[in-house]
Amino acid sequence: MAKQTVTIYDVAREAGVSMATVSRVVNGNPNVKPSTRKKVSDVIDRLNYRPNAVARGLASKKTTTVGVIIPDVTNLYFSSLARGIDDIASMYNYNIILANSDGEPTKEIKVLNTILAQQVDGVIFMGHQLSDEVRKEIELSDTPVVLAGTVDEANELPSINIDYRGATKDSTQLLIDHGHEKIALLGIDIDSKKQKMTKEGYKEAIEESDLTYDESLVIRTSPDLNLLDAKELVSHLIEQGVTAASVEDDRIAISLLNELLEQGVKVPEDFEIITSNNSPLINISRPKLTTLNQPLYDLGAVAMRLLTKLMSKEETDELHIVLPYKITENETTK
Amino acid sequence: MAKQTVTIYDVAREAGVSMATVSRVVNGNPNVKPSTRKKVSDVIDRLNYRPNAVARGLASKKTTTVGVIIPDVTNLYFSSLARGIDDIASMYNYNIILANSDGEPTKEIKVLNTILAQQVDGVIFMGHQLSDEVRKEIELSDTPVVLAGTVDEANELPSINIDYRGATKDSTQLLIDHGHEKIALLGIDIDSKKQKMTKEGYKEAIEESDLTYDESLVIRTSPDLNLLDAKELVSHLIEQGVTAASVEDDRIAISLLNELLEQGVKVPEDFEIITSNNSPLINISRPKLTTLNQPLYDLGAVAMRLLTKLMSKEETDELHIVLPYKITENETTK
DNA sequence: GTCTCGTTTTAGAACAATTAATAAATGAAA
DNA sequence: TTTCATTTATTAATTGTTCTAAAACGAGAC
Repeated sequence: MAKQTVTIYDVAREAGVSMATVSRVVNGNPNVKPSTRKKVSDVIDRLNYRPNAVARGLASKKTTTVGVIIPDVTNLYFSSLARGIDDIASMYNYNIILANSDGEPTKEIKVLNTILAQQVDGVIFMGHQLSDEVRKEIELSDTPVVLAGTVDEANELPSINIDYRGATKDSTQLLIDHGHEKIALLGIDIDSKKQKMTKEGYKEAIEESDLTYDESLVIRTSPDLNLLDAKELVSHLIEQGVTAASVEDDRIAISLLNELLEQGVKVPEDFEIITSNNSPLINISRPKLTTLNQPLYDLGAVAMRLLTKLMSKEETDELHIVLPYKITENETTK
Repeated sequence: MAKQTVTIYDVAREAGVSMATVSRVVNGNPNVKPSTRKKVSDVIDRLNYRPNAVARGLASKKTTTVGVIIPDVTNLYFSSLARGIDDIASMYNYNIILANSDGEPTKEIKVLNTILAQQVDGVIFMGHQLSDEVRKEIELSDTPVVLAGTVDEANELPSINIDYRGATKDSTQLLIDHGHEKIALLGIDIDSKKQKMTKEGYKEAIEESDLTYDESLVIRTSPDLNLLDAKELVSHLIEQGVTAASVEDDRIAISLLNELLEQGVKVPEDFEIITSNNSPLINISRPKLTTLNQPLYDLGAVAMRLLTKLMSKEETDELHIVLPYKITENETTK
């Protein structure tokens, strides 16, 4: 840390006023005579005084800092949310402490605790899922926490999401409407609450259309689907007679798409794909992926906005915000 | 901020020792008798005491926090560096304050100042380029700053980079070796120092091969090359008789690739492309982009490691680290 | 000239830790 | 038992702010 050269005390002495007055000027408190305000401001400029946020944090018990827990900054789904979070945060003059968790509960708890030790005013948590341990840890603290793009099974923690069940139902329905009878559902954390909801939506669409729900078509894939896995996956799908897939992650969808094309399967003619994240990736795939259009930036932005309300103890009508989605049909569906 | 329920004073009272002793236990200071250490540790566990990092920061003048300035978390090139930074930071028990700057000098200075106000122990700066204003602002502070993937024209600030000039020379040479005579160089910030270096490398390769350097083949593109721009760009390239391109940004390279294919130009048969960032994007393009293989994660990791040395005032042999690169030939070159 | 009352300003106590300087306890050697 | 060095623990100052209670000020009323 830079040796704090000039303190509020220096400014006070130089301006011939008390620390309290300088503090008031710095914080824009109206109870200062314009003439002294000017006098103090001039000294501040001259000495190039910059308030020490740490001391301020200690004295006021507010750090104007929020913690953001993200599985991986490198994942475009989450980094898109993070961008929304940061923009709103800086609009409200909050700083962001960012920590990668890899989506592992142990690490999530670890970073949550170091973040809380930093006395953040609030936390935004993003994860593939919310494990019970993490849940408990969050509830123990009395720092406000908002979940962004993360489902709380108990639906107690404030959260911003879309209706994953409905969205997957719609996606699946679209494929059904296109005449498919064997539709796969591909996801990473098939056991997470979020994916359970998508599975429900998928199942609902299937059953309401009098197709038979086949558990073996709900397939778990690794997040970094490598070439070998993809090859195997596609062979498996083809063998099973699958002709369409609803995919939970854009990276998986692209791997699938590329491998299908590689094996000579025409998309969308012989196989249709609809993906879910609407990350910037869909714009660079060819053919361009049809996608569930999630408002990624907004999920983050609204989460941060809600957090500002919680931090300032404003009345908040709704703690469980569900943002609208739509489906954008591009080129991997007919 | 959570109301700090239990303080070091509570622990001291409860354990029947002084605050100083508790402090010593918490910080692993050896001058504590094992029996009292145990006694204190037990109380800490029982009361669930968590040291207040803010108070600690004020008293010790060290916040174990570093600021990271990034143009945009959503940009895979920079977020890959950020991941390397965060991993090493957490290894050394540093927290990260992250701020998006959009690569705009005004905003860069703004976030730098709020980060410095937070009394960070160090800063890692990433930018498309380093403007003079930002440079000056950095030099004014006496907080250590390391540039990651960012070129300092004056080469005074500590930095981690690769040899952009040499790398672009090699890329261009590869294309020349494949028999191309009209090779374009596409970049975003043609005027930035980094791009000046790539331009130098490009020019050198061209001239050493007795081809004629043509300034009009050095083309500036917008970072989010949209469809219209791409169409125009490709038409322009074809008209000029260009048959290969060295591209400075993976997103641009993919737009170019997609548009070439769209217009029926075969890649790599009729047009070869080599890109520069080695971001995860190259794995999902088809054909897979040949790329300059930059060690993105390492650029961040090494930058953070260097910063830890500077922060603890260790002797550091080299402040201007140049990491090795190689060229990975994939499918957009023959 | 004094009193009143609202506006400014001040002094100094928190805030929760670290860190000298110092004191007490301990243990080995004389 | 005394002495001295070493280990262990305490006291209290310090960090740079905010914030509360109280004081100073100044204008208007009497």
